[in-house]
Amino acid sequence: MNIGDVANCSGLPAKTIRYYEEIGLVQPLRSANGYRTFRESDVHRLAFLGRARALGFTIEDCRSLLKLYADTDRASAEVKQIAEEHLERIDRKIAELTEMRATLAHLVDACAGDQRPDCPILADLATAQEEDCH
Amino acid sequence: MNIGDVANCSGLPAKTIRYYEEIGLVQPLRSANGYRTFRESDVHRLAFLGRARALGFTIEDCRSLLKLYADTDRASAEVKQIAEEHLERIDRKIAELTEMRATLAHLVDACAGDQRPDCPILADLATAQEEDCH
DNA sequence: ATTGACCTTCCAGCAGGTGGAACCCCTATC
DNA sequence: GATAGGGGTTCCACCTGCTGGAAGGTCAAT
Repeated sequence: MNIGDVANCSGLPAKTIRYYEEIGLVQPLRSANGYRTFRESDVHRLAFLGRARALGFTIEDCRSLLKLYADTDRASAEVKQIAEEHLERIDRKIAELTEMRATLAHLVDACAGDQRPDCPILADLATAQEEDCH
Repeated sequence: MNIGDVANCSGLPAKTIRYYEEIGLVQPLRSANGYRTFRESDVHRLAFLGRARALGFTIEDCRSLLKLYADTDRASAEVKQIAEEHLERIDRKIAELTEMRATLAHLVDACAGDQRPDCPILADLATAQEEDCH
């Protein structure tokens, strides 16, 4: 299988697949003309990567997960730990965004959004935390 | 005011302040020895930036917001539009993360997390979307 | 004179790709 | 045989928003 076919069926852009090879996540063979040749196992790895990335795992997480996946003697605890840490990262991110959202929604709500210059959004950005410097 | 003082009272690292100067968000003066000298207005701009960044606005948003802030003839509608677009970005991001979270939490829940190799997390990553390539 | 805390510039790197240039390969068609 | 098209290849630069570090200048106090 050439890279274009793999891109088609894995959903990953060819560029990304090349990048994954570059950083050692997948090692396709090469045919005589220099083209990458992907085995079923390579395609499988790429599908795995696509799915893991879609769940937001970092590339390093993916690397660990692939290693564990290949190791049939792994303890599921190791996998679970990676997933749990990622879950916590996601929760922290959601909390952060939710807080931003609340503040921002409040400001947007207070802003008339007309031709007049008065704007609570700018006012807030300009005046918040003035206590730091006298 | 030197950069260290500004860093202290704005909460922004000195590195970040230099970076903001480099990309033209703030233009401190220079004293004879080459040190950056920040006026009250510069400090104010930096505080504005810190606050806007904390709300998740991009640097380009910040640039626009600062321009609008400086223009006393602005229409609040322009500000509101930037904020609303950002709010939508945040909402999309939250939705994305929430979906990830749900899937991941489900998988983590199903995983025993013990010494045995059986792992629903890996199983899911390995088998999802197999229909793309026969 | 020297120490230590400032400040300066410049260069490299992070994550995770993406875009583009310049070029090779393969098949089909005229 | 020339050419057009649709693959593929490499390499290099760029994106966001900083951050770290090296190498060096400055300033106040000892």
